[in-house]
Amino acid sequence: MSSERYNPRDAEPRWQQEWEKHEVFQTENDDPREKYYVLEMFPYPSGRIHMGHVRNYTMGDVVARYKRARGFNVLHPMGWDAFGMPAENAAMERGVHPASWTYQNIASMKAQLKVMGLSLDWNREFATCDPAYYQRQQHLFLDFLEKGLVYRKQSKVNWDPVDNTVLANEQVIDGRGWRSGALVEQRELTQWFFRITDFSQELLDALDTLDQWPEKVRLMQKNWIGRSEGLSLRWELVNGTAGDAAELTVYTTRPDTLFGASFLAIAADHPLARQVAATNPEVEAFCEECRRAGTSLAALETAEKKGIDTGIRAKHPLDPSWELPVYVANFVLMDYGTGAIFGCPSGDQRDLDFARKYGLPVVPVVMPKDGDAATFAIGDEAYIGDGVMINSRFLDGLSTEDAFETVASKLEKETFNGTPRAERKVNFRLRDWGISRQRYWGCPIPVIHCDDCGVVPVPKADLPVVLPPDVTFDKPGNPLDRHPTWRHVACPHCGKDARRETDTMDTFVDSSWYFTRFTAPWEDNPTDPKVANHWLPVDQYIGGIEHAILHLLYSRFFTRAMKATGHVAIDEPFKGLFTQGMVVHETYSRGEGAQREWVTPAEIRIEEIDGRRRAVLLETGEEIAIGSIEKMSKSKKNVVDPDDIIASYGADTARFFVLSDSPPDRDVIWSEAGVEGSHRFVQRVWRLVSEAAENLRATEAAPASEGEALAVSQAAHKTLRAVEADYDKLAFNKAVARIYELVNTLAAPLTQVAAGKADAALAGAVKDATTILINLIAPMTPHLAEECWREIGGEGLIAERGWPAFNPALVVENEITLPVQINGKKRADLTIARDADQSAIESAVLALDAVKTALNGSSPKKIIVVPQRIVNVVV
RNA sequence: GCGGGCGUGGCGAAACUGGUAGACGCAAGGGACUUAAAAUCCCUCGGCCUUGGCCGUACGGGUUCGACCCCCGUCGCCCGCACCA
Repeated sequence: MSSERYNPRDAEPRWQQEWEKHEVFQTENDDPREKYYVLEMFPYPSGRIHMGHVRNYTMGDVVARYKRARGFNVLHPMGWDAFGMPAENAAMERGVHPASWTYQNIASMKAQLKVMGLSLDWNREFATCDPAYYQRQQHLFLDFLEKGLVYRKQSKVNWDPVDNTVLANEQVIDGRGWRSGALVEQRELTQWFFRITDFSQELLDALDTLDQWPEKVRLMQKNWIGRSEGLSLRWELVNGTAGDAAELTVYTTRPDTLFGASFLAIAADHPLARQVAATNPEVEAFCEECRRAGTSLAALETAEKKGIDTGIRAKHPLDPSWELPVYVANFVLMDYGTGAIFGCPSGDQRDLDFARKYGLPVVPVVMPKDGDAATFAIGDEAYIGDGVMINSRFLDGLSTEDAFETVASKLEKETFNGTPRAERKVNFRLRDWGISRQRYWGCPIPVIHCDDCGVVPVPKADLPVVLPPDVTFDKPGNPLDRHPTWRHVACPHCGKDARRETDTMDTFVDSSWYFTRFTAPWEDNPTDPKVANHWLPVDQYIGGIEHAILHLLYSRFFTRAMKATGHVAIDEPFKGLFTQGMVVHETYSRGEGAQREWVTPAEIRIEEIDGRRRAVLLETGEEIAIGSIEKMSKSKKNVVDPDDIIASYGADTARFFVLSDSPPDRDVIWSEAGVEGSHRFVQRVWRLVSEAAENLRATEAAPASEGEALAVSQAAHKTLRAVEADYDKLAFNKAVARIYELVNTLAAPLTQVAAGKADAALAGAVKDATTILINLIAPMTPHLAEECWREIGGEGLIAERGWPAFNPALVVENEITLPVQINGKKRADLTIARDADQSAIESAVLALDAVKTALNGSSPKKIIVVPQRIVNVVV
């Protein structure tokens, strides 16, 4: 009888070596079994893995191990999203080269992942900064370029005038550059774009086919694509108010509210605004101010609504005698629609705020169906809903929908200067994807600029265009620009001196096809289409909700673009998507305001005195304030290092904990007590199994059909069925709860077996149940499962064994207990044969004491019998 | 600002398609074992009223025989917003 504690420090490396030796997790592309591709979003090599990674990769690993047991040929690869700004920041701050910084980080993070015991095929590993990877990305770029899916246009960037560098949105803090503190300007640069908008409608329509995606993600993408049906409408400008310009085209989705219009507004970058600004210093100043506001939409829209009158006047399309002012407004975007709107203050909150600020009229034109036209008025809130038209002349009394139709039909038939006054137009909010980055640590864009030949693609034979290693980061700006030789190159066309493109690609490009590359990472071409088409789509993709829009939408576009260029034959890259929640933790701090200092969880101890929790600094005993629970972050110091956890409890405990308690799509709160609970479970399973092991080894597994052993077999097989369903749904927390229940049920019988007090039937049932238990925990705590399996005399590795099948006879009940309600409140239970018919149930219910008392002699109004569920007696 | 989500005991949660609210775990309290501690095992554990009942799923309404679940409104918190990944 063994009673040693389970020692993960000994067991875990041992089983990891065993798996490696047997190449259990290496995947063959030509394996005949049905394929299953499970993938977690690959990490950015920041240096250390964090608990979010542990949770993400554990979930993927459970799916991979479970599906492998279910007989699938599983592909479960891992790689590194290795380009990006942090490497350049490290280079600037510490003088370390981005490449060596990145590869060192990869080495240490890989070591951390290895310790977790993940069932990954490391043979397919790559980093996106490997020239072997980005060479194929350049190949794809050239194919896209040839296909017309890439183009150049002018576009704005955040410009730091002191550092002379382009800033990312996150580097702009309160309108200033994060390092220089200079007021950020916007600059126009010629940049590269992918034509994602060519696919707007298709990307929208295909969302309906993604039935294994969370509804909320599909909705978010739908809103992001933002299809709207509206009217492109031309307004005549009053002669002489706008120089030579005679008209202004606005896009509107609400032509029905035209009689509520009180102003027109144009973007600061609208040609008309520029024209006015040229002669009007005030408008010029305002436009400048708008440009300084930054490129982020959030910044724009949270800013106070402001504008300035351009002096231009426009004639109302339905009443030429009605003149409206044209403003430049900070909330109108040049990229959307036509960069000009008409403002209807009663029907749009922004327009209302704007009108109140500048004293413009507010005429209600839509009121709720049951409203009173005489008294309906707009206060501080616009009425944006549907309803009935008022104050709208010939539209009065129509529904919003009919008014839209009436106005649209009327105006599209009218002409103005010989062409239709208005045109129905489908508009998308989605913009083309700008991929140019004025940075070093990214995939070089493989083109050459020649004075004579223009933009010339780098011939494929010359790929990869490799980043020069000898660069400096002592000053801001793009090191590729100031490299002494790199950008000088002969034009591939005419041979004359020419210049390389020094922009590199957005790192979202790297992550838009890595899942395809994993299917054949050794291929000379970007893909082996046959292999890619076999493995794709990814059956289960798992990652953070923060990627709900950009990464996933870009990948959906990229897959279509790769299809158009013959690299794959599919449209959708991810069949199943799961978005997991974050790992959050309490925060601890001392001091207040600017003096506030954050303290790491490792530096404190939690005490509970008289029901009050307090945190105490280990070193000094000083009391530390317990703050709110927040996403683990370096700045708040509320991080727990997975290495520390694994070192003290082992990987299985860490894995089990991140799957326990919280539903996987919700945040999980990391707590020391919770980890200890998981660790107790690991120890408990080991103790129960190992103590009984000697006797179990000598016993054949045999589910029982009667007596006390039957309950053991029923519990095991029911749990097997339930956990199977939970794993299929990725409901790991529920699987954990079921497994706890099973272990609780098995505790006494296992102890009996250990003491040699079990009869043959019970011993056989316990052996069967224990085997099932080991299979159930194997995906979550694989090392413990192997250790238990060997201990009870199992053959081979659990990681290579098939999933057990539950015995249908053991999971059905012949009798069921129905709750009995009286007037919707539970008052009694009724135990009755499972197949009892309605009348049998009714008479049994009426015979119950509680029901007799409630009825007090009278007969019930109604008896509702929901088969297999509940009975409700209405008295 | 716009878009999306979430809200259930002291805490994390469960509750199938509208059908027993609180499974399972954590924390806490009590007990057993121990010289003692740890570990382990057993019991209690939403609130209020003395047993039986009443109240209770953020808050206020509604639909229903029956609502954590559906509808309307309010409040609070979180995420995304196109150059962070």
